Amino acid sequence: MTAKRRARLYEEMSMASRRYLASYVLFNQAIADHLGLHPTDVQFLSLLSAAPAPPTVREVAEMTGLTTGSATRLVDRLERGGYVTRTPDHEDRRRVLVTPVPDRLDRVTAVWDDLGQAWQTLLDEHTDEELEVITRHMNRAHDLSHAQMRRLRSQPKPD
Amino acid sequence: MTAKRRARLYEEMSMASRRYLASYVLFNQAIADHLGLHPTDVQFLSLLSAAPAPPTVREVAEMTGLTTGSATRLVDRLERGGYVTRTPDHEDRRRVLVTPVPDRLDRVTAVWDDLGQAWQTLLDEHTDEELEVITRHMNRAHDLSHAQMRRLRSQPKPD
DNA sequence: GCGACTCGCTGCGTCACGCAACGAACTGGG
DNA sequence: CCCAGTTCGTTGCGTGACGCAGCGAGTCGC
Repeated sequence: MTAKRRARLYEEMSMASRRYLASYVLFNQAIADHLGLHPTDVQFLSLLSAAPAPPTVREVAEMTGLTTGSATRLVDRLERGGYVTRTPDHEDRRRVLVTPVPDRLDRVTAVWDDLGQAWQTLLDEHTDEELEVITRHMNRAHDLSHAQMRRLRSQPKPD
Repeated sequence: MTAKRRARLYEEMSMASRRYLASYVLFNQAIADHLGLHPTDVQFLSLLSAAPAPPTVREVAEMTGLTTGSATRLVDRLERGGYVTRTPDHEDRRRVLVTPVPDRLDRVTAVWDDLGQAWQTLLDEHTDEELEVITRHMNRAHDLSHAQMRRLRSQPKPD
C-alpha cells in the first residue's frame, strides 16, 4: 500500500515537473517578447547575472549550448542593446570577456523581481526545512542532468 | 539571526533554480540533437505525452507559445517524422486533432526514462513528505508564472 | 623561432518563426 | 434560407538565429 502511494507520488511529481518546466519556457518567452529580446538572450542574461566572473565568449557558448560562432552573434546583439560590453583579457589577448552592464541588466532583473515579489509570497509559505529540501533537489537534478548529457552525447544517434 | 538564515536560503534557492532551469534547457537541446529534432518539438512531445486528450492545432499553439501558423509547421514536422497523425474532428470539421503515435512517442520517452532510471535513484533519496513538498512547490510556481504572464502581456512594453 | 593549438570572428546556407491573407466551416440575425 | 461575421487551419513571404567551415591573431612547446 505504501508502495502504491509512492508510485502515485512519482507520477504526480513527473506531471508537476513537466508543467513547471513548460511554464518556465513560456515565461522566458514572455519576458523576451516584453523586452524585445530572444529567449536565448534572456536565458543567458539570467545566467550572467548569477555568474561569479565575466565569462569569455567560449564560456558563453558552453553556458547556452551554442557554437562559438553563434555565441559571438549573441554577444553582438546584447552589446548593441547595451546589456553587455566586450573587455579584452590582459592575461590572454585572444580572449574577450563579456562584462554585464549593471544599469541595463537591472531592467531585466526588474521584470524577474517584479515576479519575484509574488515569488516571495510563495516562498514565505515554506518553512526553512522545506526550502532546503527543494534547493537540494534542484541541485541534484542539475548535477544529474549534466552527467546524463555527457552520456547522451557519447551515445550513437538512433538515426 | 533567523532572518539572516532565511535570506541565505532565498539566495541559495534563487541560484539553484536558475541553474536547474538552465540545465533543463540544455538537456532538452541535447535530447533534440540526439533524436534529430528541434528543442520546440521535444518540448511539445513531452507535453503531448502528458495531455489528457488530443489537442487541436490551436491548443498546440497555446501550449508552446507559437502562433497558429508556426504550430501548423510544428505538426507538419512531427507528422513527417511519424510522431503524430492529424485526425479530423467530427464535432467541428474545421478543427484538426493532433494524435500522438504511441510507438514512435515511446522512443522519445525512452530517452527520458533512460535518464528516468537515474532520476529514480535521485527520487528514492527523498521521503514521501519531501516529494510532496517539491511537487506542491512546482505546482504553485506553475500557477504563479501563468498569472504573471498574463500580467506581463497586459503591460506596455518598455521600448 | 617555427609548428601546433586555441581564441573569437565572419561568409554562407538552412530553416524555424511571426505576420498577414486565404478558403473552409460554423454561427447568428433577418 | 441566406448572408455577414467569426473562427478554424493552412500557406506565401520576409526576417534572422543558428551550425558549419574557414580565417587571422595570439599562445605554448620543442
